[in-house]
This record gives sequence, C-alpha cells and structure tokens, in this order.
Amino acid sequence: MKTLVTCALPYANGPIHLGHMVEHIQTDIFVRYLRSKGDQVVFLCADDTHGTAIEISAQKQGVTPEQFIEGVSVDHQAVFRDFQVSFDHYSSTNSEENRQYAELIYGRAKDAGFIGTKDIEQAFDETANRFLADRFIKGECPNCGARDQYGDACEKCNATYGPKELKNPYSVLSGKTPVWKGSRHLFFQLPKHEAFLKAQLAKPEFMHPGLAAQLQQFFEKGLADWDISRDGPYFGFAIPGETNKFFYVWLDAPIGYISTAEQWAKKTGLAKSALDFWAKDADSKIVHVIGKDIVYFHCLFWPAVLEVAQLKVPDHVHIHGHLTVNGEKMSKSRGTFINARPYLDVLDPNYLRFYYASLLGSGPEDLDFSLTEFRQRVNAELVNNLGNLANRTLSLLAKGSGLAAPNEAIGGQLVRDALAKVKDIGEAFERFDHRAAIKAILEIGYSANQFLAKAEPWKTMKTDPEGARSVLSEAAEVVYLLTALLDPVVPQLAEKLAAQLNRPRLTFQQLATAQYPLLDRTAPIGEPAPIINRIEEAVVATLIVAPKEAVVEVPAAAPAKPPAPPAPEIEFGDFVKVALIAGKVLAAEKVAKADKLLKLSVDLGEGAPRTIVSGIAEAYAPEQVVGKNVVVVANLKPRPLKGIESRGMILTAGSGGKDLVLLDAGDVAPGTPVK
RNA sequence: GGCCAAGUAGCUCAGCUGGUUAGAGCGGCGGUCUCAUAAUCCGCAGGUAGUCGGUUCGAGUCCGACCUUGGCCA
Repeated sequence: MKTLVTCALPYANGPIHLGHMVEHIQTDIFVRYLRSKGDQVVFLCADDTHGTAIEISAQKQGVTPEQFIEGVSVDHQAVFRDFQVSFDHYSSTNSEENRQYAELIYGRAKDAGFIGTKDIEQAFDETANRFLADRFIKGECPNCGARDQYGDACEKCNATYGPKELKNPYSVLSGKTPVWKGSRHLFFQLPKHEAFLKAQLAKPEFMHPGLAAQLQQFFEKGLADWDISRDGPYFGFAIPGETNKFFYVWLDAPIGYISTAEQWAKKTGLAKSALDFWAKDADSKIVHVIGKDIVYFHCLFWPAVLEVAQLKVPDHVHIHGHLTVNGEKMSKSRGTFINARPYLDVLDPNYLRFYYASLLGSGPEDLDFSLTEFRQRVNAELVNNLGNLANRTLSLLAKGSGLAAPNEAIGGQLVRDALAKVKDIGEAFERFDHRAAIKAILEIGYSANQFLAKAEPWKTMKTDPEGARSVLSEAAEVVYLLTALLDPVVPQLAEKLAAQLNRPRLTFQQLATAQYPLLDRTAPIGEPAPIINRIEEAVVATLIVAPKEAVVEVPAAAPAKPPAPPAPEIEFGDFVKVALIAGKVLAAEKVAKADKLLKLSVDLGEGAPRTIVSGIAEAYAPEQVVGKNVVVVANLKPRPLKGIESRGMILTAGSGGKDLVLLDAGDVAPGTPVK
C-alpha cells in the first residue's frame, strides 16, 4: 500500500506567504512521519498556472505567461526547499502531461454524456477584446451603492449579486463600460452525480464531518451544472473539438495532482505511471490537504470528475484553517501580510515549523501567528525545554568519560515512560493533530529535565563519577529518542541531535518494537553544541512592516507644520501621576448631534468595561475601532460630554480632526500598565 | 437572509458515553539550582465554564432560545 499526499497547488500569481506555509508545513510533518514509520509515500505539489489573472500579470511585466510562471515557480520552489518541505516532485499545471490528462478526463466525461452546452451572456471588454470574469468588472453595489465593488459581491454590505446588476459597471482592464455578449459554454453536469456525491460525503474517513454537513446545503439548493469552459484569449489548454474555447483553470488545476504523479513516475521510475495511484482499482491511498476555502472544489466537483473519468476518488481530504496574524486576517495595509521569503531572511524556518505544529489540531479552525506568542512559546518549549535538555546532557557527558553501561535501576522508568508515549505521538501526527504530538513530546522533555534536577549529576560527578555518568547516559536515551520524535517537525534539529550523539536518527518504525535501552553505550558521542538559539524580540518585530506606499504618503498628505513650542519640563513625579493603561475597545457608536465624538466601551481589565467618549469620529468609523488595542489615561477625572459621562481618555497622535491615529498598545492584555 | 462550526483561566487548548474541591502548557509572580543557550526545577495567583431557561438526584458535558465570533452560499 502506497500513499500519495498532495498540498493544494499555489496559484502562480504571487509569492508564497506564511498562510501557504501553514498547509505545507503541516503536510510535510505528516509525510515525514509516514516515512519514518516506514510507509511508502509520495509527496507532490505543483504551481497552478492558468487563468486570466496570470495572463494579465505577465502582460504588465511585459513577458509571456510561460516566462512569468517560470519565474514564479523558481521562487516558490526555493521557499519550500528552504522551509524543508520535502516534496518528491514539484511541477506545474502548464505541462504536457497535464494537457494529456485534462483531455483524457474531458474526453471520458464527454463520451459518457456528462458534458452539456448552454448559451450564456457575459460582460465583454471591447478594448481588451476579452470576456470579463466577475472579478474583472467593478461598479456600484446595487444594494448599498458602494463604489468600486466587484461583480459578484459587495465588500461593504456583503450583498451578493450578478455582474449585470452592478450600476455604472466598468472593466478593470480598460476602465471602459463593458457590453453584454452571448457565448456558448460547456458544462459539466454535476446534478447527474448527486447520489454518488451524497454517498461519498457520507464516508466518515473522506472528510471532516462538520464540513461534510455544510456541503449538504448544495444538495438542498440543488446542484447546478458547472461551467468548465472559457473563451479565448485565455491562458490554458484549448478544448479539443472546440474553437477558441479553453478549459477553466479550476478544471485542470486538480488534474495537476495526477500529471505531477505522472512526471514523478517518469523521473524516478518508481511507478509505471500515475495510474499506479490513480487507476480506479489501484492499491493506493490518496490524501489531499487543502484550506477550508476550496472545500467544494475538492469535495464536490473533483470527486465527481474523477468518478466520471473512471479514476480513483481521494480517500481523504484533510481540511485546515487559515492563518491570522496578531488575531486578524493578514492585511497588506496593516503590514501583517508576511511573505515567506522575508521571514526566511531573518528567522530560522525551524521556529515556524515548531510553532505551527504546536498550534495545529486536526480540525479546520484558524490559527494565529501572534508575534509575542510565537517568540515566547518557541523559546520556552523548543529552545529551553528540549534544546537545552540535549545541550546540558551532552555537555556534561562530554566532560566525563563517555556513556556508561545501561543501568535500568536509574533510567528504566524514565525511558519506559517516554517510550510509552511514542504510539500516541505517532497516531497524533497521523491524524494531523500535531498539537497533541508536540504536547506529549514536551512532557517527555519535562520528565527528563526533572530527572536531571533530582539526580544532580553535576554535583555527584565529584563524589560518584560512575553514578553521574549513568544518570547522564540515561538522560541521553531521551535525547536519542528525540531524534525520531522531532524529526517530522524540525528535521534539521533532529539531525543535529543525531550528529551530536554520533548515531543515525531513530525512526518511528524502529520505535514500534524498541525497548530499553535504545542507545548503544559502547560507541563514543560526538561534539555537543546548542541546536538552536532563542528568538530575539527585535528580530520578530521586523516581520511586520508598514507598506511602502503608506510611508511615502504620510509626508505628502501632511505638509510640514511649524514645530509645536516645547512644553515646559515636568518632574518624573508629575509623569507617574498619569495612570496609562492598555485597553481594548469592545464597542463603539456615534454620539448623536456630535460630529467628532464616539462613545466607546473599553475593557481595562477591571471587570466591567468603561465608557469613554473620544473625539476621533472624523478619523475613525465606529466599526474601525472595535477590537483595537488602545492606550487610556485611566485616572482622568470623569467628565460629561454631550450628556455622557466619559471616564478616561484615549491617546492619539496627530493634530486632530481627520489627522489622528490611535496609539496602539500592542498585543497585551487589557489592564497592562503603559510606561 | 439561509446553513455550518466554535464559545472553558491574559493566550493556546484538554476534559471519554452527564457524577467527588474544572485541568495542562505558555505568559505573570515568588523561590531554587548553577551542568546547560540567565536555561532547569519547586511553588503561587488567575475561571459566576457566552447568556437565560429546561431535563436530571446531579450538567462544562444532554435539550431549547438568545448573544458573540469565524466560515460557506458554486
């Protein structure tokens, strides 16, 4: 039995960011575990390269789409390599193999009578000579009138509608008003597969049951035919037997999973073809790992397409959540959109691998990259607990005369307790519950540190050198065990430990039957050294950078003003009288008959929130300030403003009116003093 | 609007089929050790379990309503 594992194919229209890495790291951990356990596993990924967006991007850069995706692919692969994501092959959907499989699958669907045609009317840009997808047409929201909204939904009021309903529509490409034009499109007849899909979703091992339940809404509304064709010009594969029609990018993208396997088979000779995995009756297990945003493509369309093409339907689709940064969606304007390459420029990839692993459960919940949490947890758990355990043990051992013969009375309990956790750790990795695996590994580290603290070999070394050697040798058993347990998560560090022990890494396969003692005590150990250093706070802070545009715009928007006259000096005693406290805005509303005032409810960690009236309404809408961390003068005498008693003052910078920004207290708990 | 999921200490989470004083890690505070990357180890403080109601001898655990958050609606 061999397992084929895939990550979702990154779109070749931009760089890899830390959100992508959530998926690739957790999948790599899963794969490395399976390999360590002795499973045959092939780990594949590719760039998703087709569609209008890529064509436009290439045009902007003055290169062909092929040149454009080639450059992107080089960058993508370098990032994954530097994060030690261990793909067996990385390809592109713009390959000859992918064209062949796309044509094969389409042909089988057509022969089986599952492709229909329909005439549809679409926006057409006569200047660019293109049909316009919903996101290439903008206009005013038919519901709330907001300007510059896309053709499918309004970001202001969340209304959904069709592009034809937009008022004053214009093409994003040319700015011209589009015309409406008919075109005949090809449709995959999804409704004919309702029974198959219902049965597929009912399989408990196929996908997360909660998300499967969510897909029921598609059945309740009735499945619709799926438009799989696009009119040229379109960067993609021409549809056989049609004129100027191309496969929609979402048809050939997942087929990349198959064509990449085909290339891998050719490259390595380890399989005759992709069909060793993908034939309907193949002795294989197929696992897709995807984000929750693309569930219906992978759990509705894709299984139906494979079924029609008489290929194997995936055994499991693992669905994970998205990344937030400091508790919010990644945002370019807030500077929290962190790309993978800048991260690698300043920080060790092992930090991120460990941190993600320590947060990831097997469910589809989001996870947060909080800068402080990231630094504190990695330093405390990976560097201090585990890294230091290895370093203190091996350093002391190196000072003595090497490993002692096994002494079960001293170390048997420690090692057996640790070994007893191995099965659970493996099972946790296998169900993507990396968080649980890390927790158990840390418990082992904790036990070993405790063991050393009690035995105090650095003291007994002087009086009982043999006893001290035995204690350290037993602790070294745990370090040796870590070469297997840490390998899926931080393979480089596991390798360093193995080198310092002067032995090859242990594997989960070996551990399945291993017993105390694990370590051959006759061979010498290597040279001890710290395996990884702590994260510096100053370095983490550099990950969040305000976008350049904003930095440039500030001086332009605020013409130089004469500097304010310096305030008279005050004593330190005067300063400390001001109680500055970090708070979080829980709610905000406009104060009636006041242009400048917002009534805020602010959590200062006091139990009940405070009401504070603040003159920031010209700069901030109420919904913009909710959730913000602010600095509050907490001991200001209460004062009524427009009949509302304001108990404190929010600090801002700027001259007032529209020109002010709230001071951000940062990622600290409400009630934290500010000095 | 419809549907789905989640709401347990400052943060991230455990708590099996309802049953004694609700747990852990991180963070905070105090102490200890000094082998080790000021690491380790010991201890302390922190929770009206989103809210309200119901079932039950007994509910964080079951049911209902509501609130909040996130997601999906091709």
